[in-house]
Amino acid sequence: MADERKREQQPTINDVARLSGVSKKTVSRVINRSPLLSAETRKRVESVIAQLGYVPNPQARGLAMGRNFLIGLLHDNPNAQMVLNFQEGVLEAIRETEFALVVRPVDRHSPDMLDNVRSFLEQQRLWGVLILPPISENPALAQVCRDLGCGYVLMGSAKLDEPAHLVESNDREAVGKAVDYLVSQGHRRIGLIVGPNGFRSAQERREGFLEAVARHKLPFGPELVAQGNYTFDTGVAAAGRLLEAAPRPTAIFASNDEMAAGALHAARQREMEVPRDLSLIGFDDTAIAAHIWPPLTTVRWPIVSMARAAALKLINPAEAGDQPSRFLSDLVRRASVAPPLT
Amino acid sequence: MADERKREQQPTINDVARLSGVSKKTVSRVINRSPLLSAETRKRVESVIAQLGYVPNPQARGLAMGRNFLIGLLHDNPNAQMVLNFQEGVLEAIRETEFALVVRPVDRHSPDMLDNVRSFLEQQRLWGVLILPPISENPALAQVCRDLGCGYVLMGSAKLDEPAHLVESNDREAVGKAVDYLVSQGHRRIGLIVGPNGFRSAQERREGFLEAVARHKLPFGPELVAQGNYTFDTGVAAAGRLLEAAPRPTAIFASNDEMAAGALHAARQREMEVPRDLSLIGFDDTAIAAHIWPPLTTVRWPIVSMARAAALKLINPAEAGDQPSRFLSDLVRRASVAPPLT
DNA sequence: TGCGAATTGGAAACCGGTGTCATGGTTTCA
DNA sequence: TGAAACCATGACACCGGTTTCCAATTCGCA
Repeated sequence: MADERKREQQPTINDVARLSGVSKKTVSRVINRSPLLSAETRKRVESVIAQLGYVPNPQARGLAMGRNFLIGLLHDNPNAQMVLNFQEGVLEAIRETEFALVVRPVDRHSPDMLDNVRSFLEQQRLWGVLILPPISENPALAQVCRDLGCGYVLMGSAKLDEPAHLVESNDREAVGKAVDYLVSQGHRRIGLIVGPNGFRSAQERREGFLEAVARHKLPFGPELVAQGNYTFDTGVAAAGRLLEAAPRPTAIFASNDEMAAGALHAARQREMEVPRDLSLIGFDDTAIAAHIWPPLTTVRWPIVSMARAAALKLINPAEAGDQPSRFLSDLVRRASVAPPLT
Repeated sequence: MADERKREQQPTINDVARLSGVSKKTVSRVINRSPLLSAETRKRVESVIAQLGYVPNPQARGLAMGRNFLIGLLHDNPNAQMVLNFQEGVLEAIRETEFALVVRPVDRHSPDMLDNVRSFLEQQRLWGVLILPPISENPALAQVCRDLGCGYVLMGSAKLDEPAHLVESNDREAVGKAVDYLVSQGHRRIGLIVGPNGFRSAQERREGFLEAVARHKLPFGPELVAQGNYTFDTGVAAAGRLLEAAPRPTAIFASNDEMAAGALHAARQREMEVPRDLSLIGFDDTAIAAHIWPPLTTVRWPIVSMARAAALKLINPAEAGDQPSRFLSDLVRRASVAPPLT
């Protein structure tokens, strides 16, 4: 009646060393791809490793090397789909490595947010962290990482930090494309739902919109702008205000999909049909965009690729160099845009 | 010109021991709340710990104890919101502990899924894993955990495993409530969109539906059942089939929200209005339910509480006992149900 | 052929904790 | 009063790797 619950003993570096007739150190050299090692020894050790199914213990490695193989993901993101997509990209990048991903949501409105993050980093001694917007826009967070000697990469839309710590998307240009598309369909009066103040992404998207408006010499004024804070409800309210203007805008660009869905809702409350009476474009291409009716034309962030790039940058800063990684967003055309009635 | 990048040296157990004039072992006893320790010594050591801001190194602890303080989350869930809500619950449970959460998506259709999971567990030597549906319904996964001596808790809707490893929701009863509600509104011909074969949750929900149909003596037949696989598109197709029947059902219960959203889409394609021409109820109360038009009446899984319970069960199996944790779901009434036209 | 340099492998210390067992002091009970 | 039981505590090995330092071997070149 053996104790079956007991963890099956896994082979250690000592077993490998003994079976291949070399010292621990030599095995360690094989694992860490040390160049000063005869090809023959390496092959012999590798075959023993394969035969035993040996896997180095990350704990022991981490302890000895003074850091572990954990990458943290810090987020406070209202957009679940985006966070999950991001996770997917990171995991793709670290699949064949010894790294693992630790997620840590953060409450950006909490007064002790920084202390929380600090104690988390102190305790877990992570290799580094990936920080998603909007908290990536908080410079104090990056400072905490620097203080603690913890690696970090920020996701964002502008110059938040040194390029070595940045992966950015070109929201501004992408919004431009969206407006271009509306104009090509014949729209001239285009409303804008901006995101919350203090969000870099909101600012970038607004500027992209304004640049495009200027480029096309479209009519513009305060009655064509309303503010939301990236939630569905504020989207409803903001669109409501835009639709009271006379003449009404024939199209609305919302700074994210949730607010665009809210705008759709608001249009329905006024018995307007989308896209017949109003064209809509969102931003982010989250799941909701494809699943509402009509399916939403929106801007797709290449988030999975960005996540992959960010993870690689964190794991191997030297190789990634000091260049920020820039990614282009694309317009996804669905059914929420049509030419205006007139 | 000191090397400023260097990680600030954190105090170790040795520092604490030296400053409080006791041995490492005694400090260790304080950390682990060992009962055989004089109150006075404990107080002295604790004050030194506080003064130094000492935090035990989880790596070293993990190495010495043979397991680490990482909880894994295994999921292959099409429902991003649910996964994230689950994460939230887990994190709430482990906030004040030394544990951290590692997420690991899994591709349930991949042939080497089991090998992937196995090598992940072998490498990371997790304390334990939480497994979300639908993969929690794969008994081979639990077997891998047992083989490796890794703790695990399954989220599910039925007797998938011993109670000590289970946190369950009462889908069956919840579906009953949904049908009761439709009947109370006057519906008699109710269509069912079931989930994919082999999913315990799909089976539970179907059985709950059938029980309710029998209880209310509703008409029923194969023309009132269609199958989907929990995605939007299959929801569209399944609803399409149901709506071809004559007489048409006046209400449809879909086994998840995505398929319910698909059913809404299908109704629109047929120029039917919801809820005037067709009432709809979904399941899960994901974000999409509240954001489509009309907002969807659905069954809300208390997922955050369940996640919290699962995490506690994993961390402290002794305290949690052998009882499975059962949670009740609620019907969330929104605008997708109305009395039938007659 | 001889000598220093370069290559390769090993012994032992170390990372920061926990487990085992021994120690000395106090209390309990016969 | 002595033995036994029972604390609280400490010494030391150990977890499974990496690193430092040194020894042994091979190699190049005079």
